[in-house]
Amino acid sequence: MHTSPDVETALRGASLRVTRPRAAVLAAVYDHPHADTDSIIGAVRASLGEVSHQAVYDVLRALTAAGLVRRIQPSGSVARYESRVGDNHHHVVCRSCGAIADVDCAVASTPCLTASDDHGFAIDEAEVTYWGQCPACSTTPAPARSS
Amino acid sequence: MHTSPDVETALRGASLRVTRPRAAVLAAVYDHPHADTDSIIGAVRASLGEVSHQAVYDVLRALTAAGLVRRIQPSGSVARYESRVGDNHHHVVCRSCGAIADVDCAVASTPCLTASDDHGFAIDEAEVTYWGQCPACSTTPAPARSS
DNA sequence: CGGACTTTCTTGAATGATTCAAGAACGCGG
DNA sequence: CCGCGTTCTTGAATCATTCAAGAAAGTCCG
Repeated sequence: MHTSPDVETALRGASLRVTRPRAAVLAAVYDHPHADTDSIIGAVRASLGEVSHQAVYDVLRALTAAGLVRRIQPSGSVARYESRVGDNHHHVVCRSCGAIADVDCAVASTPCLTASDDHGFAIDEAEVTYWGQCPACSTTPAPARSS
Repeated sequence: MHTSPDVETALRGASLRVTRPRAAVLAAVYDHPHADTDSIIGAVRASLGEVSHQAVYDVLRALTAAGLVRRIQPSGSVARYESRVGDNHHHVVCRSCGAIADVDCAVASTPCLTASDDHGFAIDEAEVTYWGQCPACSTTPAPARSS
C-alpha cells in the first residue's frame, strides 16, 4: 500500500502541509477513481486506522481547492472525487447502477467551450456528462422502475 | 393568476390527474425557470395557500417522470426544475451567485452525444454544463459570500 | 535541535434537502 | 352520484455535509 510515493511531493508542490491523513486521502483518490466520500473514508481508515470523517471532508476540500483532485457530482449522486485533473475529460454515468467511466472529449480540445449564446457569462469550463446504461446494466433485464 | 391555461391540458396529455397542487406547481415551473424546490413551494403557496412541501416534492417527481419538466442539479446546488423539455439545450452556471441561464447547443444537433470511447455504455443523453461568471458577478468585485 | 506559531485533526452536534409512512381527501370513470 | 385508486397532509426519519471548540501536529526560525 505504498500507493503513490510522490503523494508527498504533490502535497508539497501545492503548498499543503504533509500529514498522514492527507497522504492517505490523496492515495485513496488515486486508487479509487470516482469514489464517494464514504468509500474514501473507508480506504483511509484501512490504511491508517481510525480517522475522523471530518478530517477527510476537510482534506478533500483542501485538495480540491489546490487542484490536486477534482470533485464531480452527477445529479442525484453524492460527491465523488477523481485524480485526473488538468486534462479535458468527461464522464459517462449509468442511469441504473450509477457507475462512472471516463471519456475523453470527442472533439479533442475544448469545442463545447464556445456556447452559441453565452448570455454575457464569462465561461471558463464546459462540463459534459453522458447518461446511459453501462454494459452490465444493458444486458441485464431492467431492474425495477417498469411502467 | 391563472398563469398557463393549458396547464390542465398538459397534465391530461401526460395521463396525470388534474389537481390544484399539480397545476400550481407546473405553472410555477413555467413562471420561474431554474427555480429550486423551495422557491417553487413558495410560489405554489402564494397562489393556493398552504400546501405541504411533501406534495410539491411528489408532484415534481411525477412531472419529471412524465417528461413535463426537467430536473437539473449542478454540483453543489439543490435540485432545480425547468419547463423547457425536448429541445436539446444546456446551461451556464455562475460560480459566484449560482445564476443559471439557458444555452442552445453550439453545434446544433447532438454532436457531443458521440463520445470518443463510450466504454460499452449505451449513451442516450449528453448533458453540458458551462461554468463561469455571470455579467453581474464579472463586473462586481467578488462578493465575499456573505448572505 | 528546540520553541512558538499556525494549521490541521478530533469530538460532538447541527443543518437542511429529500424521503418514508400511514391515514384522510379528492379526482375520475362508470 | 358512487366507489376505487391516486394524491395530499402530517409528522418523523435519513443522510451527506457543515459548524464549532479544543487538542495535537507540522513547519519555520533562531
